[in-house]
Amino acid sequence: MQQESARRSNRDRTEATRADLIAAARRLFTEKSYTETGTPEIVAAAGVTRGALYHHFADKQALFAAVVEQEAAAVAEEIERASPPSLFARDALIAGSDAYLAAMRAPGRTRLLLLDGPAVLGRAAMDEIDNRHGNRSLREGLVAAMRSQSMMRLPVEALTALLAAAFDRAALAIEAGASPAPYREVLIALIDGLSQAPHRGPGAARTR
Amino acid sequence: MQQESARRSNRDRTEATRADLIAAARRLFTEKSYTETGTPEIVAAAGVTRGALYHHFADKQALFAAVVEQEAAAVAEEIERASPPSLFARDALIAGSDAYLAAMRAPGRTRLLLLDGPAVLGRAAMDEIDNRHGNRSLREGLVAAMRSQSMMRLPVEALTALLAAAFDRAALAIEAGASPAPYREVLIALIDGLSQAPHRGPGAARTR
DNA sequence: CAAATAACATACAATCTGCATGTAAATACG
DNA sequence: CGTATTTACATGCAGATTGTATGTTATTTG
Repeated sequence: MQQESARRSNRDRTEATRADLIAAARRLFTEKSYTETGTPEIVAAAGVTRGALYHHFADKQALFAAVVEQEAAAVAEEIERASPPSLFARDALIAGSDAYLAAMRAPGRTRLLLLDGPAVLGRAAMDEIDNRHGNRSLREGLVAAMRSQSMMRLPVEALTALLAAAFDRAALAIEAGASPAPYREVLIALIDGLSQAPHRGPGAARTR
Repeated sequence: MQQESARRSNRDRTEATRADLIAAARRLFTEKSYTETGTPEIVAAAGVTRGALYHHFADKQALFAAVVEQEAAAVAEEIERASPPSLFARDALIAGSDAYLAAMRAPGRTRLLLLDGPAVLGRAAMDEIDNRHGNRSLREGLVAAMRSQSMMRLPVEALTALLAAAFDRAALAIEAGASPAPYREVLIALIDGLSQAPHRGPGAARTR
């Protein structure tokens, strides 16, 4: 028996402690809310002291940011994993929507990414995170659709943001217990509505 | 001069104190954030003590709810005031969107109604407030459009929620400094995309 | 192997929230 | 009209939380 658990390199120690902290915080932040979760509770769950926390993170908010970052990455990865090789642009978008809604059903994720995240870190910071992980595939899908001329040409940033907002709200509604079907139907209608077509006047006759 | 400020009825006292508290809280909650604003600061600005606050409101969150409620009502009223008598359903929707985006430019409103509100009170409570004030006109506009057959028939609740989410995100982006034009353009495209028309396949040829 | 540094643990100060208790003003009531 | 009761506050207190400062132990560097 050389040593029970000793002789760990500093890099290993840091990595392990940070991971423990983030994991414990993630659990508590998703079970309760950001403000309802105190740092004493977090460090107790992680098996360290508050000293460790404040050594590795500037403050509670920085720990929260790390959790959000990791969770956004997880969502993005789940979506990419579920994303089929390459369909028509429109079908790829819908597949992506479904994957996103499915990924957001992981317990507490909506609160973390859609409620507490924006409130605690600000919309700007969340946009930055989203653009780095999640929204990229959405924007690329939209650009592809426009290039294939199956979707009308629109400002990409704005379109991405607004569609993402609709997805987010759908995820929240579903999490709250709403049936997914109508939301899915509306999302598809919104996407299909953007398919290349000239505008018509308000009193458009029914075409069916 | 009968009395300097005395002999006020209890109803008047309550009304005045509550109003002072809500006004001070509104100012601070919009300047800073909900958590960054402490009750000592609020009561100091309102010229009362914390005893008064906790006499009139169950807790800090209840005061916040009152502020949000009042602010949502103000937004709804601004929209109705700007809403022209009766246009074609599609134009009424766009006028409503513009009015909403204009109303949300009041400083701090986005943080109050779109960031802190959902996080502090929960999405469910915010939906309840929105449905009581703001979203009503949107939903009615959508129903009207569907009835006039100028918009495809879709689940009303879901459509209202998702469009409202897009409006909200646009308001946030504009507040953050983005140019309104592209967001307005996309919102109009989303609305127009729902005009009555049969679905087309993915590879739809351009019809122009 | 000593010096410097990193990774924690512990103790402390400043706040903040909610409640309990106390007091003055208004209202109800006989 | 005078007293009992309720309302509208003010003050003080207890518990908890956050961030920091200080102390200690384990690594790494030279």
